[in-house]
Amino acid sequence: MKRPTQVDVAKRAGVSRSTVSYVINGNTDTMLAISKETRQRVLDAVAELGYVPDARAQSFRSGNTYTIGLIIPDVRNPHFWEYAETIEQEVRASGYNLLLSNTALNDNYAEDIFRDLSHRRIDGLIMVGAFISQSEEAIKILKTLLKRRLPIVEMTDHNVDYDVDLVTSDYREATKEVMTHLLSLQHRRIGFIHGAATPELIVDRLEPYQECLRSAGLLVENELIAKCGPTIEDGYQAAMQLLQRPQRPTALVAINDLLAIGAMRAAWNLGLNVPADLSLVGFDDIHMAKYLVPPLTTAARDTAAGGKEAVRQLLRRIADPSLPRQKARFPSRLIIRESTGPATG
Amino acid sequence: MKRPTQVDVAKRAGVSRSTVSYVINGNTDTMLAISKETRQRVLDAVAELGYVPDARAQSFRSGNTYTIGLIIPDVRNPHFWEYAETIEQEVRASGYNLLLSNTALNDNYAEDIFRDLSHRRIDGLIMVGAFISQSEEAIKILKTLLKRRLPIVEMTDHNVDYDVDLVTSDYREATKEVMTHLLSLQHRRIGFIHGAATPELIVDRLEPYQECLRSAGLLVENELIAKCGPTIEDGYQAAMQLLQRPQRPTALVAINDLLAIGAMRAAWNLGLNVPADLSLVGFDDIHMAKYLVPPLTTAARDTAAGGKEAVRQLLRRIADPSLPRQKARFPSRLIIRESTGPATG
DNA sequence: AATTATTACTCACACGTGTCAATTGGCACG
DNA sequence: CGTGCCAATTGACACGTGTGAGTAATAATT
Repeated sequence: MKRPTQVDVAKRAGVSRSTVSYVINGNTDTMLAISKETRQRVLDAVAELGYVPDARAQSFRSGNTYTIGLIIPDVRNPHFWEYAETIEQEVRASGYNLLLSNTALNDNYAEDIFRDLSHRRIDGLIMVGAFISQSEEAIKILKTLLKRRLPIVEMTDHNVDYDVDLVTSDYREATKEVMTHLLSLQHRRIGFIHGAATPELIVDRLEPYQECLRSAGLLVENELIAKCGPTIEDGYQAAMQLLQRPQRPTALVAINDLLAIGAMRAAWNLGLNVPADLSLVGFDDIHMAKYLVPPLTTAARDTAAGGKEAVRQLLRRIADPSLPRQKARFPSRLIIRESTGPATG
Repeated sequence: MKRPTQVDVAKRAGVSRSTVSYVINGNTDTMLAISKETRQRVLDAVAELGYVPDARAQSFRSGNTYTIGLIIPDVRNPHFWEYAETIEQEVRASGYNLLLSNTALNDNYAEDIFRDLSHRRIDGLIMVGAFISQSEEAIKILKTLLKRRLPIVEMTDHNVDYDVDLVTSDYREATKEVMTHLLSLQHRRIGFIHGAATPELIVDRLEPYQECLRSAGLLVENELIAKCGPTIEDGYQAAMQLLQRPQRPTALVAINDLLAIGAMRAAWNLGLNVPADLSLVGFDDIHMAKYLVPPLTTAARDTAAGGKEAVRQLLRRIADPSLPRQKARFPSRLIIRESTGPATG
């Protein structure tokens, strides 16, 4: 029971294969005349045999795969699924499919994925997060892809420049808002949980944190900055460490909501009430954030708008590769909920 | 700057295209002799031109796409991402790629996806959750796919039988454990939050819940069963509704952790302490569950083991389509954390 | 010296499709 | 009746690849 091809359909309808092809892609522009009866006979045969065109052959013939690749850095972080969700919908609405890959924050893996996408001749690529800059090899492959004129859109905050279309949504301003918020609540010892230290996170979140402390006349204490991995457990451990210091911080800023959840749990473990004893801030405003106990104060960017813009840019670039470079920037903002409050102690 | 093909490589290396092909797939089994020098010349040319084989042409020629499809019912639920994560890793380790689709719990969308997968000639399909049974059209397409001998593995708990390979992990026993646990804590009014009522959820969670109540000599009160959608907000709303009844339940069972998070937040909103005033149980043991405040009591199934088994079954089926039907069953178990405690009042 | 085996390659086909160019049958017009 | 034209259909090519069969030259065996 092999899959039927146009040949099978043609045989059944008693016409040539070309006729079948013309009936199926009944384009008005080619203006090819097909009689009503023949058309119907072919359509009947298609239905009877359950013929479905072979996308491989089509793309092979046309050059287009109608597939776009999406690379996200960490599946475990809901923030990136939110991107994936929007992007998948948008892309599908335009007749494309999504080939999703996650780099699992692992460089070797990233290279594999890159090579594989190249192998598959996707029509375009959206990369979320600055994972590229981590790997020499990945940068090399990226440059090859660019030379081959593969349309690429990058969604990130970093400032390294690969000459690709860009959707930026930096957290720089939001981080300043976060710090202003905490400082106005009289927090003076503010810890920083710094998971998966990619360059963008440094420029974007760590630096403004340090700057704000300094301009408030405070010291940047390195022992209040905990570097850790990307998982909730990492956030938990980092917070445990910070909160058990002799002079514990009264506020913690985690570079994403996932780590903040870990931190929240650490506080609970140590009998610290959030926000009475400890203020807590995350980033990304994942769906879950407002349902946490207490609801999490967090910096948000509009993933839906960003994802849509990325797809728009990509489709435009596919349609016209000679387009000048596209850039869009989405603001981020602080959402104050109930995990932050006045400093005590 | 077109992508180079084997012809380009051959021209550059001064050999025939076949030689290039043989060098590239240097199979030991075909035992075709190529001299060291020629091999090197070809490899050099490949490197210089940045040649990457065209997966479309390969699959077109070989018949295999080395792509397997994965359908999950709801991207917003981390539980399904955990499946996706394992399955992607396993599949990639065997040289396959994953084409991920989510049905967004929407029937029309499911049909589109199905049709598209059929169009793409994937080598195999893993379906998570019983979304199929919801749509007549989807069932029809599924049957066509089966006729075409597309290897399919279903991961679900439902008992409808489509004659596909099956990885089962029913929550029936775990649900009984949940109920036993709650009853032993003296809970007598136990609410049930019932999001996205697919058949499997009924057989799997609702029915055992009812049975346990009955065999404990308690009434099944329909006003303690809240049907709702799949989002956290839905769980929140459902819990708000249940907890504001005149005689509020002292325990809530939510059919997944996501809804339980919403319920937890509802309790907090109403000033109810978990677990002192209200016990709360979820299902799935998403990574986050143990980091919630308080850590969530939940029923777990081993997604990693299940995912691996699904991939194993699928690869076996691809290798030998005439294999007898495969079935595997993974137990589920209750994980008692701190969101459940003795009933009060 | 003639046959055979081995080594190092090359030729040619098939996979399924879209489309340009060519072909057929029918019909009107001169 | 021949010429031209339109409508309806078909033949043939190209896309890039893997591989079985074939070839030509050299080495080994009889």
